[in-house]
Amino acid sequence: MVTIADVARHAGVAPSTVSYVLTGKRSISTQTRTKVRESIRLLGYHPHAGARALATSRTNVVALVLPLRPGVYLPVLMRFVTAAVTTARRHDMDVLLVTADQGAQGLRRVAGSAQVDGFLVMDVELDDDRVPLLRQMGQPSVLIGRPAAVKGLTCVDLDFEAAGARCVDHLADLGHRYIGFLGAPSVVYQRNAGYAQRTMAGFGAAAMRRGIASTALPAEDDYESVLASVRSLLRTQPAMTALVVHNEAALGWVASSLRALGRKVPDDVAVVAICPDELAEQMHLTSVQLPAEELGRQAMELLVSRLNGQPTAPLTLLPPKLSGRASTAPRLRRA
Amino acid sequence: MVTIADVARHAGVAPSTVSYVLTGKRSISTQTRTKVRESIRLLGYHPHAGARALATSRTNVVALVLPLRPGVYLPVLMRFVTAAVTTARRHDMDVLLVTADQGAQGLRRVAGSAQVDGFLVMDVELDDDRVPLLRQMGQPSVLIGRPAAVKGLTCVDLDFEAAGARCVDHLADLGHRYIGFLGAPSVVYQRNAGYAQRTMAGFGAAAMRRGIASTALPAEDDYESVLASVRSLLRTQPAMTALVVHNEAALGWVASSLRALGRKVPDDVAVVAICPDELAEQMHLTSVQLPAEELGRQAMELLVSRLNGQPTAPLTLLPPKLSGRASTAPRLRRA
DNA sequence: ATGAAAGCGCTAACAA
DNA sequence: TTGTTAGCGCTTTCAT
Repeated sequence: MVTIADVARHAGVAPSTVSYVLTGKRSISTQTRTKVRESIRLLGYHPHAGARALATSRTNVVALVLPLRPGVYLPVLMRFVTAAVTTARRHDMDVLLVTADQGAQGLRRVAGSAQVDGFLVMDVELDDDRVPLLRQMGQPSVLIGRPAAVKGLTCVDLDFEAAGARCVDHLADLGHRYIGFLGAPSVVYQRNAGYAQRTMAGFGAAAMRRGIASTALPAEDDYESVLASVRSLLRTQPAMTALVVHNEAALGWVASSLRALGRKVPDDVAVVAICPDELAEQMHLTSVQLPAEELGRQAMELLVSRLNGQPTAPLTLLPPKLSGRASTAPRLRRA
Repeated sequence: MVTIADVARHAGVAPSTVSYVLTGKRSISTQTRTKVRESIRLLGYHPHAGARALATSRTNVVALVLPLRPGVYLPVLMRFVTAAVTTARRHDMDVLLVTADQGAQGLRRVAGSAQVDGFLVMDVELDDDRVPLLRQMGQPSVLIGRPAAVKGLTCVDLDFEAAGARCVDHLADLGHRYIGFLGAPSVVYQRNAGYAQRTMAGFGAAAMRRGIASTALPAEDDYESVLASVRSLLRTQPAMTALVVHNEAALGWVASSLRALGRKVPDDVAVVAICPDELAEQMHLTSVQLPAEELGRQAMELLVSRLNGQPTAPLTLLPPKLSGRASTAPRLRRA
């Protein structure tokens, strides 16, 4: 193995000089620097990560904690991971893969043995047993999601409230005055899933602001339930000309339900979905997407900031982005 | 930070004794062992990974090199990763995530800085610029895929030849005597994709063994091409009653093409696919699957073996597994 | 069965 | 601008 001493000898300088050339932590004459660089190249020298970690208490590795269980929506996860890894590499960091099933204990182990400088934890739930641990741990962490209390943490998430509002604004701008909301299955609201509630809240508030009549209903995952919910919405609000859907599983049944009830999309009823972009694209739905890349990039940038001792906001909410597609059209005044 | 010295002091022993308790590399009296274990627990001691790596030249981390580009089939990838990580953890190893886009240079960096003990490289191509590097590197590696020459390597892959043969045998056992093969797009064969060629070779050889007439044709990804290929197969071999399809993209068009040509599945033409299990399940196709979990587990086990200095076969081929579904039925003798 | 001490390769005071 | 040197925390010979 090539060590820093070998390089130093080869270049005719002290080991510390080589180290300083590498880290740039003190000024070096151009002469020596090039000489050292040349020796490094010639000998194929790479600093020993373990030795460096021991000397600096810095590993330049972050843990990426992923929910690799069945059921996660993989296209989004993958784009997130790609963005996170790419961003990490841009800061000369590497990524240790930790699966969420290793639980809090896994985090403790990785942190305890000083394998990483910090944690990026995906898919944090409202009350997650890892949160207290992360809060008290020495290593900084960034959480994707929004636990009950964000104080003392660094969290990143989509601004679901704004997402709900964005849908309303889009539809209102197109002239719609009666809008329905098809939400997640009712159990989701029963267990206080934060994102679901906030989306609805944002939707409702925006409708009020715009003076628009809104009606909301949960929806289950099967065709019959979706049909029933849509029928119920139309019965409650016969003048309804637009629908916001925040339920990926129901999405596939919405158009057919509307058609079964004699409504065409988008001419009779416009539809806006809140869902991953792939789904919306595939179904030609105007949608507010989950900005996976942006989330991964931002989260990693925040983590790097914290690793450099910079303070960060406890909660960063990403603005929703709406992509217009075939399922929305301006409201036509009927003759 | 709690160090080994703290533990030693607390337990009233020498640091080396604590180390030996941890590694089990020499016999310790039960008394001391329990005493030390207690102190470790009490103080919440975790060995410093960097220090250990420095002293032993072992990191207990392996690099997992993944193709995170768009286009990879994610469900399979995820199951593979999950199995690999789980297996690594069972051997007390952690996993460093390296994206394939970092290329050979990324491997060199990670290996050079002694961040990992070995490499698990997914999606290795027939002539991959990382292969020569992996071959000459000090760290052991296991490749998923099958490069041109496997000498001096450890490779794991599905036995595509056997997979092709398995399809034939299944169909032959059901009484089919005229079988067609719908392969990948012709460009795939043009660029010598090993897996495609081997599947076809296995298919052809098995047909010969069983005294069965076989006809093969490539297929493009769109409906018209698939229809044309299927029509051509039927014209060449009008008595054809079964079809083996090795083309994920074409899969969706096969049944409709057959129907368009007046053939029902499975009564007129039985279909066997070689594809990920999710796809086959969803389309109710009898299929030979890509055993993702098995691949991930085996690959990691092999890597661990090599890390422990055990020799391994240069090439491990996993036996194909056929799942019977609705697309194949016994050949009915027509009146 | 246990202890003492010499490194592993690097960084960062401290000196010059 | 550069060199000298004392650790970082752990393992492992060498002693006992």
